Amino acid sequence: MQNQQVLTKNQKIVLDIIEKSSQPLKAYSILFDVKKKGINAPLQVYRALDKLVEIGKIHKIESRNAFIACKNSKCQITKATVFSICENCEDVKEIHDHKLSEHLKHYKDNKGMKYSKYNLEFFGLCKNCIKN
Amino acid sequence: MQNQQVLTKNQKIVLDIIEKSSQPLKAYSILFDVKKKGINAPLQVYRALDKLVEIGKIHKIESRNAFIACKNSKCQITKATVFSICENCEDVKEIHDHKLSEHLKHYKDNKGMKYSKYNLEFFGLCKNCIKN
DNA sequence: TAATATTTGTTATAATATAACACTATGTAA
DNA sequence: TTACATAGTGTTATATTATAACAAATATTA
Repeated sequence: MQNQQVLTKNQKIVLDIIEKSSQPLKAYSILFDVKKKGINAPLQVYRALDKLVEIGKIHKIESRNAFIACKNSKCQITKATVFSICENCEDVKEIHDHKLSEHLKHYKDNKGMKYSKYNLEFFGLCKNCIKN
Repeated sequence: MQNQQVLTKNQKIVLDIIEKSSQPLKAYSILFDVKKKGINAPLQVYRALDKLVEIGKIHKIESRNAFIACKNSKCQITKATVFSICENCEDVKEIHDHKLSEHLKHYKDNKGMKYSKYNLEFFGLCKNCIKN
């Protein structure tokens, strides 16, 4: 299975930081955090991020230029991601909704295009931020 | 209606460039194009882009950091966008699919979040690129 | 062991985006 | 008409996000 492949040192360091965070992290904030572990340059971080995205261990939140760990241990859902984003507190959660996924997975347009993946981002206010 | 408001000079210049392009344009490529019209600085472009996005005249393709005109003249669909993106030729099209929109518009999670908008990007190969 | 591919470390730089500030235009209300 | 508020402008400087290029090290495979 693709995402069980062995990670290199830098990839492990970067993944570790992201997995410990409940919220998406930005590349340069990751860089700051891993400097004490011997990673000195942006490119070292970006290379690890690229690989981790590729194998589905993390996802990029495109609208935020940030990266979040994929909690779904058994999956390769690099290719089909859905997120909810609170525009007030910036809380981000990955959504796993079977019905929604099925709907999107089977979506066909009338242009003859062949889709291999999608990314959906919902924006709004989370429960907490509605109250306040 | 929000997007019938009068545009300023810079907003018109920027919108004009984007509307003339069938494909998404990047901010600095727009800047290059509008220099002959007296717009000299990135910020002038970004401010116009922000406003045009806000009133729904254009949309941002988040995964590409690029901007495309909204063809749907009567709409305010700033809040609900769906795109198809060919990963080979980078052709981008806005998708208007009633069934899909309805499905997404009414999507509710179980976290009590209140959604006000969404952005969905499909990736794959267009008809042309499949052939080649 | 050689050949190949992948990852690393490094420096430099490209590409994308915003802060801050003084000024100008436009609309609205007294 | 003046005063005020609001939005937009022009400008310089700078912040943030991301990649190019190259040499060295490591792992894989034949």
